[in-house]
Amino acid sequence: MRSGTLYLGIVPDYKPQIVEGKWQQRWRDSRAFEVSEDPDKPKFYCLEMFAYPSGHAHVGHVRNYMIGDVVARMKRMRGFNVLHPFGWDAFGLPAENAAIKNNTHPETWTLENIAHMKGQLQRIGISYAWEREIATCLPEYYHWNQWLFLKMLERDLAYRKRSNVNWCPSCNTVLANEQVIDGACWRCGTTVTTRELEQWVLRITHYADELLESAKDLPGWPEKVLTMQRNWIGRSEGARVKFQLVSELASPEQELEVFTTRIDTIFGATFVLLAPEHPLVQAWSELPGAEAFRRDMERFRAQDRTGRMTGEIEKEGFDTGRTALNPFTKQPVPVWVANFVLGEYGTGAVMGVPAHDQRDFEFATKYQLPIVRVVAADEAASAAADVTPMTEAYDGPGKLVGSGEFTGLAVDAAIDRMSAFAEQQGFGQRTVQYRLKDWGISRQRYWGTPIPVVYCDKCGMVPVPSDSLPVLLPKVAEFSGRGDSPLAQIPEFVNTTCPDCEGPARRETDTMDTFVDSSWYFFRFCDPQNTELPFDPDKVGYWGPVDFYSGGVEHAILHLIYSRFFARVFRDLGMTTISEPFTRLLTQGMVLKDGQVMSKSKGNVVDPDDMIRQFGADALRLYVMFVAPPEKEIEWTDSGLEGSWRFLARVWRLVDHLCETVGGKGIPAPDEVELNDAERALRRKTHDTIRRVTTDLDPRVHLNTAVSGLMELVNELYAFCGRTECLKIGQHPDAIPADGAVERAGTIAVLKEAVEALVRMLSPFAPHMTEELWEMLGHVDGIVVSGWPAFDEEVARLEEVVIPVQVNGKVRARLTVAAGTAEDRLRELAVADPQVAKHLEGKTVKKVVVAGGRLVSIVVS
RNA sequence: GCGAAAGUGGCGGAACUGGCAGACGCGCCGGACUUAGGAUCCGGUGGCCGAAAGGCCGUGGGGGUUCGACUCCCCCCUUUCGCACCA
Repeated sequence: MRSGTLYLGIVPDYKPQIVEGKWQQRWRDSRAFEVSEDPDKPKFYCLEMFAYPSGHAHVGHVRNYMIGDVVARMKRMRGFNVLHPFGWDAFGLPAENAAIKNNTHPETWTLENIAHMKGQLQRIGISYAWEREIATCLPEYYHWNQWLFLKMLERDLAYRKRSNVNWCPSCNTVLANEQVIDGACWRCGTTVTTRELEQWVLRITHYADELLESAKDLPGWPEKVLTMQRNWIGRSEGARVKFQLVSELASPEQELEVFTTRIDTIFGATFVLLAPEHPLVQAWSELPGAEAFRRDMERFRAQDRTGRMTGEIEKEGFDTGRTALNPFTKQPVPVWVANFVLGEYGTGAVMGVPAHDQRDFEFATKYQLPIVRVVAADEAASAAADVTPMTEAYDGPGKLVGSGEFTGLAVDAAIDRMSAFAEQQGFGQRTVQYRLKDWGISRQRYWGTPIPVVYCDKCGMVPVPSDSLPVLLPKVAEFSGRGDSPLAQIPEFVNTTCPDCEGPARRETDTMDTFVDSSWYFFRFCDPQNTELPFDPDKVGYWGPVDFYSGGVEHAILHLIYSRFFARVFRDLGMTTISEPFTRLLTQGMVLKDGQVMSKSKGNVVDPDDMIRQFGADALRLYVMFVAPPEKEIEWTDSGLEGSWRFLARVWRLVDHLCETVGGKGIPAPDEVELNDAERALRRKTHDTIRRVTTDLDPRVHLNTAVSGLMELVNELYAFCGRTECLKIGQHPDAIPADGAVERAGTIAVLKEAVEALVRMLSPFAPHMTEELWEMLGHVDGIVVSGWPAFDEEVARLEEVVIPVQVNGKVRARLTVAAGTAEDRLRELAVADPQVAKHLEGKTVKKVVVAGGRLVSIVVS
C-alpha cells in the first residue's frame, strides 16, 4: 500500500443491472409508492404531463419524468405524503393513422404502446403510484368527459355553432385556434384551410377575464408562459360605436357597429370597413343584381386564411356603394369591404382612420380615400397638418385637433370623454374585447370521446341522460382515412332512439378534441377508480392542487390554458375550491442530439433501454439531471453519461470500502466524541453540503448544482480517507495501532455521518444504487423511509475564514483569520500584509472598506 | 415589426441579496500503480509574460454608477423563443 492514497486494488463490482432489477421488484412488492389520504401528513402532489403512447419513449421524453421523480422522492424523504401518478393521453390521431397503415385497431395499437412504455418507465425506476394509472381511451375515463360535457351543456358552457373553422386537410379534421401554429396544423404541419361547419364549442371566453387576471400573478409559473397566456387571451379595452346606414339600398338593418380602441380618432374616420364574412356583406351579396359584389366577396373569403391573418396578402377592398353616418361628425362616409378585416374579431367591422392607423393609411392611399388628421403631437404639427401630406399614420401621443368640442384634449382624456358621450347619446358602448375564442371541440375522427347527444327530428338536439353514460365508442369502424367521421359510417352506432320521445334519432358522430381529456386528468388521479363521479371532492380537496407540475413548454398555451379553464368549471360546479390547478410549473428543456431535437422522424433518438443496459438507469438519471438546469435544453453526449457512471462507481467503491467501518450499530454520533481538525473539517463539509443540496432541490429545483455539491462531498471523502492511515484498504479499523482510540472514534463517527448523508441525498437521483448501499450500511428499512439528513448551522459554520483583500478593486492578498474577527482588526491585518503593503507603497490610503466581514477593500491614490 | 429570455474557458455549466469569476463534470496533459490498461488513485488545465515569485488581460461590444459589476443603468451587436394586419 502506498501512503497518502486510497488505492482500491480490487474494484468492487457495481453492477447496476442486478441492483436495479432487485430494487424495482422490491418497490413493486412493497407497493412503496402507493398512497392514500393522510390528514396527519402534509401532502405533496407531484405530476409530470402524462404521455401520449406513441410507441417508444426516448430520452427526450423521459427527462421530464426523471425531473419529477427527483422532486417526488426528495419530498417523500422530507416527510410529505407524496402523490406521484402517471397515465396515458391515449386518444388521438396517430393511433387512427397507425390503424389505417397497419390494418390494426387503434385500441390494439394504443394498448400495446402503453404496455411497452410502462415497462420503459419502470426500468428507469420512476416512483409512480401505478395503481392509479389511467388511460383516457378507456370508458372508465371518457365516461367523465361526457358527464362533464353534459354539465357544461346545462350551464350554457357548451353550445353548438356554425362557423368558419380551421380544417386540416391531412388530418381530415377541425382544429381549435390554439392548435394552429403559424397557419399550420400543430400535429402534422399541413397548411390549415377553412371550412364552414357546425360544431360543438366550449365557452372558455366566459372565464377570459379571470384567466387573464390570474395569469398576471402565478408566482410558481415561468414568466414566459404567463406572458404567452396573456397575449393569447389578448384583452383590449375600447368601444363599440354605431354608424347609421344612409344609403337607399340599405338593408332592413339600419346600422352597423364597429369596434375601436381609439374612439378619440373618430373625427378622422373617412370610411368604414367590413370583413368579407360580415352578415351585412352576406345579405347585400344576395340582393338581385349583386353578382359582381358577390364575386368579390367570394374571392376575399377564399383567400388564404393565414395570409389574411398575418398580413402577407396585399390589402384589398371594394366599395359596397353604401354610406354610413359618422355619429360624431354626422358626415356620411363610404362603406367598403376589406380583406384584412377579420370576421371573428370584435364586430367584424372597423372605422377607417387613415391618419392614425397604418393599415387604414395604406388602404386609403391605394384607393385614394381622404386622410384627415385629428391627433397632433404638438402645435407645430397641428399647424403643418393641413399642408404637409402624411407619409405614414401617426399613432403616438398628442392632443386632438379638428374634433369639435373634444379638440384640445389629450388622447387618454379624449377616449374617456368621447366614450362617455357615445354612451350618453346611445350610439356607443364601452366594451372589452378578447382575442381568445371559444374552444371548438368537435373532431371528425374515430379515436376520441363520443359527444353524448342525439338529434331527433321531433325534439331536436337532446343530451344523452347522465345515467345512460358512457356512450361507448363502437369497436368496429372503417379506417379509410377519407371522408367524414368514421362513426357516421356505422349504422348501429348512428341510429338510436330519442331519450325524450323514444322516436328514431341519430347520434352525434363527431368525437371530442383530445385536449378535453387532458384538461382535467390531474383531478382524476386523486380518485381514479370512482364509478359515481369524476372524482370525490374530498379527495381532490386533500390532494389538490398539483404542487409541482413539469412538462414541455409547447403546452404553454394549449393544455395549460384549457386546464385552467376546466379547473374553474369544476370549481363552479361546486366540486372543488381550486381555481389554479398547478401551483408550481416547470417547463423542461428538450434533449438534442447532433444539434437537433430528438425525434423518431429525424432518426436521432436515444433509447433509454440501450443506455440502461450499458450504464444502468441510475447513471442515465444522474447524467440527465447533472448536465444542465432542468429548464434548459441539453445536447446529448455519451461521454457525459460515462462520467456520471464513473461517479456512481466511485461512490459505490467508497461505501463498499467503508461500510464495515461505519456500518451497523453502536457508532457514536459526532457530537458525542472528540474531533480533531480534519474530522471537524469533514463534518463541516458534510453539513455545508446538506444545506446546499437541500436548498438546491427545494425550493430552487437546481438539480444540476445539487449533484455537483454531492460530487464535492465525495471528493472530500476520498481526500479524507487518503490522508487517514487507518483507512487504507485491507486494514480494518480494529487492526489499527491503538495510539488514538478517541481520534479513531471521531473518524468513524464523522465518516458515518458523511457517508449516510451522501447516500440519502443521492437517492432521488440514483435510487437503486443508493438503496443497495443503504442496505450494505446495515439498514433494514428502505432508504425511502430513512428521512432526509438534517443540517446543523452551528457545525457548518467555519472556524477560520479566508478574507480577500482588494487594493483598488484587485485582489492582492488573502488573510486567514478566525471567523468573526472584528472589522478594525481586519483593517489592521490587511494594511500590514506584505503583499498588500507592496501595493500601498508611495500611495495614499483614502479609504478602507470592510464588506460584510467577508472582504477588505482598500482604496489608494 | 413588437415582446421576452439569453450571450461566461476547448465543451456542458457554477457564481443565491453587487463582494475571491470559472464550482462540478466532460475533454486534454502529467504522475502513481501495472505484463498491460481505455480501469483506478493523485495532480495540472481561461489567455499572455515569467525559471519562479509574481504581473497584465479577461464574463458579446461601448459607455456609466460604485471602494468593488458576470450581476445594476444607458446604447449597440448576436442568438433563441414567443406574438405577429386583433382595429
